[in-house]
Amino acid sequence: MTAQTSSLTIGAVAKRVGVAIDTIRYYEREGLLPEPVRRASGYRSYGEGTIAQLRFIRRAKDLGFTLEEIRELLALSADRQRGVKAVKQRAQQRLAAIEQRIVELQRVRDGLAQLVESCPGHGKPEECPILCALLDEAVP
Amino acid sequence: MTAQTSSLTIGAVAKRVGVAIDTIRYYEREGLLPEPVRRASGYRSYGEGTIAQLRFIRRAKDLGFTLEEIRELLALSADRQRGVKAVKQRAQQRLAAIEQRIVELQRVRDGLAQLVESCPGHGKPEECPILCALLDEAVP
DNA sequence: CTTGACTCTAGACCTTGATCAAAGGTCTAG
DNA sequence: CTAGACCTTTGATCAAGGTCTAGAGTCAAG
Repeated sequence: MTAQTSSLTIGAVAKRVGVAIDTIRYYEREGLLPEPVRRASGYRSYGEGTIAQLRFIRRAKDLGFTLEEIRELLALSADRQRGVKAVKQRAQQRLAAIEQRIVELQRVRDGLAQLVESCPGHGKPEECPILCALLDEAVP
Repeated sequence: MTAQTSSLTIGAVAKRVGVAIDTIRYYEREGLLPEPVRRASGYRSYGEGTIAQLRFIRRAKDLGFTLEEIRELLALSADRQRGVKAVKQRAQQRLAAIEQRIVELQRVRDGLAQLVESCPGHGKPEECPILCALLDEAVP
C-alpha cells in the first residue's frame, strides 16, 4: 500500500524539475533539501517527495523569497498548527518588500523617462539632457 | 585663463563626493575613472573634472545603470557627435529594462497578494493556500 | 567485458560592487 | 620632531546563488 516512491537518481530529478544537478546538491548542503537515502554505491536515491519540494523551492524563488526565507518556510510548513500563521506573516513581509521595490523602480523609471523624452537624440554632448543631468545637476 | 583645477588628494575628492576612497581606486581599476596625474610622491592628484565624473557615476547608478553600462556611457559622452544618439539609446534600453522589471514584480506581487488574501492564517498546513500553492500547483 | 554515460566527493571559482587588511611611505599640525 | 592622518600596493573578503573541476567509482547496454 505504501507508494514505492524511491529510486530516482539525482540526474533524473534534475531533468524532471528543470534544475541543475549541482543545484540539488547545493540545496542539500544548505539544508533546503533533506539528505536522501543512498544506494550501496553511494548514489543519492530520491522519491517523488523531493520533486515536489524542489518545485516548492522554485516557485517560492519565483515569488521573490530568498533561499534563507524558503528554508524557513519549509520548516514552518512542517509545523502543523503554528505553521500556517507564521507562513502567512512571512508572505506578508515578502509582499511589503516587493511593493517597496516596485515604488523605488517606478521613481527611477520616471526620472529616466523624463530625461529620455527631453533628449533630441542628436547635437552636442553638452546640450544632451541626459548627459547634462548626469554631469551637472546637483541635488537642488 | 585655464582653470587651475588640479591638486585634490583622493581623500579630499572622496569627502566632497561622498564616496569611499577605496571606491575611487576601485573605479580607476575598473576603467570608470581615468588614471590621474601623480605627484612626485606618487599621490593621485585630481581636478574638478573628477568630482563631476564621480557625481555622474553616482547619479547613473541611482538611475539603475550598472557600472558596466556607466563605463560605456562615459565613453559615449566623450564622442562629440555620435555620442548623444548612442547615449539616448542606452537610456532607452535601460528604461525598457526597468519597465520590464516593474511588470515582473507586479505579477509576482499580484500572485502573492492573492495567496495572502485567501489564507485565513490558521488551520491545517494542508489547507493553507500559500503552502498549497507552493507544494501542489503545477503549471496549468 | 567494454564502452560511455552517470555519479561521487571536496573544494575552487564565478558575478557585482564594493570594502578591508597588511605593510609600508608621506604629509601636516603643533 | 612626532603623532596621527593620509597615501601606496597587492590581494582577500563579503553576500547570494550557484557552477565547475578533478579524479575516482558505478551503472546499463551491447
